[in-house]
Formats: sequence, structure tokens, C-alpha cells
Amino acid sequence: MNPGLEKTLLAREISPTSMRILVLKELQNSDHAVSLNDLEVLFDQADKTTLYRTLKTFERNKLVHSIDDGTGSVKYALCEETCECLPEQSHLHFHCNKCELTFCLNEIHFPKISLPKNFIAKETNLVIRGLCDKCS
Amino acid sequence: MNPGLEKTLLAREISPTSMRILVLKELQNSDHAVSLNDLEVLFDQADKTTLYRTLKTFERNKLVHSIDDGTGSVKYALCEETCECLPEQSHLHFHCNKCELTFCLNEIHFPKISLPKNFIAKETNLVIRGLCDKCS
DNA sequence: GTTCTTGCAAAATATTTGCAAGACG
DNA sequence: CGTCTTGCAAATATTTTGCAAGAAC
Repeated sequence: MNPGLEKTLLAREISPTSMRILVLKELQNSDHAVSLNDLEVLFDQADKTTLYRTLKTFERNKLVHSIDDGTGSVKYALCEETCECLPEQSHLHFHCNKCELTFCLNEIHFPKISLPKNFIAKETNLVIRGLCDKCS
Repeated sequence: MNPGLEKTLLAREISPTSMRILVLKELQNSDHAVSLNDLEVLFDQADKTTLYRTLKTFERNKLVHSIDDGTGSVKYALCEETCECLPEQSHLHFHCNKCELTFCLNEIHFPKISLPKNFIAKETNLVIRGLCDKCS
């Protein structure tokens, strides 16, 4: 019934179960990153553990990336189609202290940083906190 | 008995109690950021709540800054003397996936990023995860 | 039937607050 | 005395695991 969503899951080698399709659809429709708790509230008939494992599966297979925005609850947002979550592909995240939402600013790429000798970058987390355009 | 440490606290308008002096000394001697749990293990005779509030007091008064390194436990590290924790003063943090330590790379400043229209930056959190020089 | 997925329960970890006792000026 | 700090207890929040039942292939 939703060939696009199933295809997206299969492209990341994730079996398209109904729960996963539901969560993926929500992530696609959302303009901000969502937490496990957000999903639990949204799908209040669903089990939290299932939602947790859904997100973990998505993350493991690089369908989503996690964002530690400093609020104490990790957020998840869809990766771009060809994303492999490499440091040079990562982008800026913005957390609004007023509306409490966290956004991916995909257009703002991670600036090139040269680390000291022998430091090797694997993943990055770049978050700016402040006021978003709607709240400022 | 430790005029330097007391002065440091007073400069940030923090009453120099013995507990605070102890924690400050530990932070000064450490070459990496510490978590509440680290302090609890280190000062096993001290109460966790007191350590927690000590760190919060330090943070509120900008003696330390917190780092969300993605491990699930927040780390704290000393600010530089004149630091006001403004975005343009912030530096890079590095978390080593092998030795599990988180470092301030004070010499690597936060790169200048121009946010979209009407976004206002207040604080930043920039963490790169990977292998540090000793573990690579 | 074998593997993958889900639901329920519960554990593990981290953070935060209330309140009364104590220290300090 | 009054304010700030500390210690103990307990609440809250978040993440994670175990295990058995169910669905999918």
C-alpha cells in the first residue's frame, strides 16, 4: 500500500513491517527530529520497546542518524538517501530553547576541521542551541 | 590552605567550601572531562547529590562547561579564565571510542558558521568521536 | 520450522528535587 | 538569626535487556 516507504526500507536492508512503515512515514512527514518519547506519545497504542528497537534498527542501517541535542533525550532524523553517516557528510543541528524542537540544517555542512596528529574522526555531533526562526 | 583554588572560585562568585575546592582541584589536574559518576567513584566518601550540585553551581557560574559527548553521561570541564561560554568562544570536544575519554581541544575553535535568517545561536556543542592520539 | 519481530516486564543508568540538619557569617 | 551548603531519601526520566509469544518467509 505504500511502495515508496517499503522501497526506502528495503534499500537499507530493513524488512518493511507495518510498525516500521508507520515510523518511517512519521519521520518523513516531520520537519524536526523526534525522540523515542515523541513516538510513544504519537503512537500511544504501540509498545515503547518496539519503537525503541525500530529506531535502533533504523540507526544501525543508516536510515536515520541520532542527535544528542543536550536535552537529555536523543533525537532521530532521517538521513539523506545516499548518506553513510561519515564525518564529512554530516550537517549542523539546531535546537531551539523556546519551542524545544531540534532541526537538521542539511544545507549547512560540517566545516572542515583538522584534528591534531593521530586523532581519527569517526562520527560527529554538531549542535547549536538558541532560538529558531519562528521563535526569535 | 589553597589560596589559588579559593581565588578561582571567588572570581566566579562561588563560596569556596572544602567540597568545591576538592572538585575544582580534581578538574584542574585532569586532562580530560569528567562525569558526575567519575567524581562519585573518585570521592567515594562524598555524597552524589553534593557532587551533582557542585557541578551545577560551577556550570551556572561559568567555571565549567558541560559536554554532551553522546555516551549518555554528561561530562564537565573547566572553562578558560575569561570564558563566558559564548558560541564564538567555544572549542572542539573529542571523545575517544576506545579509551572512552572526552577531551577539550581548546586550540581548535568553533568554526564560524552562518545560520539561516533569524536563527540565533546561544550555546554550541561540538563533539567529534573517534580514536585519540594514544589509541589510534 | 526457522528466523525475525513484537509485547510485556523489569533492570540499569542518569538526572533531579524535597526536606531537614549542619556550617558559616 | 539567616543564608548557604550538605546529606539522605526518593522521584523522575531515559535507555536497555530477557524472554516468550507471534508473524513472516
